[in-house]
Amino acid sequence: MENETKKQLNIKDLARLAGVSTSTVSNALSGRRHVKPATKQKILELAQQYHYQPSVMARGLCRQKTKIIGVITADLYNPYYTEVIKGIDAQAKQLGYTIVIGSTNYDDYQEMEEFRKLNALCVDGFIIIGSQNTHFRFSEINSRKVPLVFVDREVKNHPSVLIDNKAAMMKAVDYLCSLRHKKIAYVGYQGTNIINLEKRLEGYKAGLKKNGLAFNSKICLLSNALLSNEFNVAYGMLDTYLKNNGCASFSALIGEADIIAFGCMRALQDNHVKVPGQVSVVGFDNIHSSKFSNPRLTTVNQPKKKMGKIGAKMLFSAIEGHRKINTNSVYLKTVIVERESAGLA
Amino acid sequence: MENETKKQLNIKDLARLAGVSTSTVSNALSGRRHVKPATKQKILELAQQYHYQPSVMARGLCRQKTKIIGVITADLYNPYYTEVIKGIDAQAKQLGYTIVIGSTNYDDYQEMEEFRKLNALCVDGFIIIGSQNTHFRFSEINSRKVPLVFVDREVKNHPSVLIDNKAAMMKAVDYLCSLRHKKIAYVGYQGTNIINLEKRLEGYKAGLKKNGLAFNSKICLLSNALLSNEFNVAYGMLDTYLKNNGCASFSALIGEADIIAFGCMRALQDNHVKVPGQVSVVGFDNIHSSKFSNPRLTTVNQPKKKMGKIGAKMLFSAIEGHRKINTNSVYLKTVIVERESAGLA
DNA sequence: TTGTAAGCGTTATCAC
DNA sequence: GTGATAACGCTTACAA
Repeated sequence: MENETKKQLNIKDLARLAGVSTSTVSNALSGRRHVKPATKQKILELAQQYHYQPSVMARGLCRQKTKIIGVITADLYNPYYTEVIKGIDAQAKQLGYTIVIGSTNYDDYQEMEEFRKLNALCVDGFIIIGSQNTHFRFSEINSRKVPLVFVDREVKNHPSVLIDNKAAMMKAVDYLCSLRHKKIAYVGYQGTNIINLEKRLEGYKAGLKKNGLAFNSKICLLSNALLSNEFNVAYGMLDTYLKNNGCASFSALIGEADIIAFGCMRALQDNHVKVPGQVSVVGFDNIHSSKFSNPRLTTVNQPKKKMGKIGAKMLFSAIEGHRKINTNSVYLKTVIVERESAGLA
Repeated sequence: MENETKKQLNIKDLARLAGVSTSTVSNALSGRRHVKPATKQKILELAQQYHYQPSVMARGLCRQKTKIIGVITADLYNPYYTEVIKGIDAQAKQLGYTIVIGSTNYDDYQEMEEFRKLNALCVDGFIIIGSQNTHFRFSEINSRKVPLVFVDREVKNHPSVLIDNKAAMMKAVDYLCSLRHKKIAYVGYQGTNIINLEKRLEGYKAGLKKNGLAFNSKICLLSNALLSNEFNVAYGMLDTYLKNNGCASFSALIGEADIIAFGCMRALQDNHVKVPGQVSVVGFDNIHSSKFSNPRLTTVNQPKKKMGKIGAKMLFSAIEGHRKINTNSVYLKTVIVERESAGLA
């Protein structure tokens, strides 16, 4: 039996087994320096046979590079973020990077702590996802000056990958107008300090104006509750509204996010208004479950996975120095996904 | 300005600043050895002021412990897994551990690779989530002999946290029977080698028998498609069935997982059968979106977050040696969450 | 083409 | 109470 209680072996052991020095092993494995084919072959075989894996710790320590990137996100359970992360992960795998995810529970303080922690891990760079409005400056605590890329968050002097929330929301209004809707309600949040949401609201108003429609604050339902449990918040607001006013004042409704749109659909349906028969609904984000809802949700797609991929690409090219990090942000295209929840007025 | 281009400083720098040796700094920070209060105070202040963070790499190298645990999961985007991970994460944060997640895309080979990679990172232990039926033995490649805990997966000689899938599914049948249903359909997968799913099917059959109902293969719809896109697979199977046979042959239906139940609800609704009016539907898992569906899904809850938490606790106590790792599995309770999709026959 | 040895930033052992 | 110093496992000059 060759494999009884073999302990983790290190480069020295391997060197001894191959009858060469550690530097030869190192070079054979990394290909940095030329090693006689026969020797190299032998080393590779031994490494294979014994499942040799160089210690990330030792290597990281001596090279000051780890092939690890830190990803910071507010919430591991939010499908929007996890889809972005999937994009990052796919790209990272391709280039042999490991990602480590820090989650902040939407909290600025925890965000900073996670940053510190991952920084101490000697990550080669960061991708920071999401649009919390933080008060501390990353550049101040980024003592190792590793590259930073933001996704879905705009930070001065840092590269980000974004969508144009305002324009995207305008498109949603345009779309509804093209379906001949004249009274379009809006359900969302205000005062969150989340710039993306503010931009969406702006887009709603701008879209109305562009299409010659007047803004009516009565049918613009905004909550300033904490950002969580959006489904119930949206449901509650709209349900109350419908009980008091019926649905005569609008023929279409935009949810600031898909979850909000779901809440609205349920409120509508529970108040016996047909979607899309009496009221059309459109959401924003195109999260997974909008394919499953009843009716399937028409929504504004954010290319989440692609955002992650592109963010990762930007980061990796900055890390590997192919080009100096570009502080320009990239904006990705959004598009309306027509499904079942919106129809002709 | 005190903070201009200060580079990352290390323990030596700090020692110099404090006028003491590195070992004193180390001891002051870790508290392992006693340090004169005044000195300690000074060191702590300096550390604070300069945002000193000990290098995880260096520490990991010399202690062979990293306070990092590896979490391996099939799919970062699957809400079932991410909820488990949230539980792990919460527990890890509390104990000062960092988690690093490896994703395998449901692939055995990738699972092994992730294990290797994280092992090279010198993680202190692993939590492996999900029920792929892998063919390699972890114990063989676990060269550093770190503790392993499985969640939602049974592995011989290793501790796991599980639910009793068979019993849980029986409960679902019981529940439907208590609603006086006599003809209960089942939609799921077969031949996946995923033991949990096989147990669920067993539970369905056992539940039928227990309630004096005959198993009818006509209304047990099983797919052997690849496990992905379950919504559409379920939708397709049931839609075809309904078009050919109508829905007279059953008054209730169990989806092997919530997503499957969603697919079934849509197929039912698109074929103009009312849920729960004509057919009651119950799912399994209680993922987030089952609260949002229309109708809201009645389903079997798995305590996912708790499973993660408990798995993490087991792992940490094994790591810290409070008790020898227990190879006994723990089974958590499942419960039916009554919502709207199931009613009296 | 290969080997030797210094160094990466910590902690642990042993002196003092 | 505190300070040298040798590990930890790797990479990389510098020699040979």
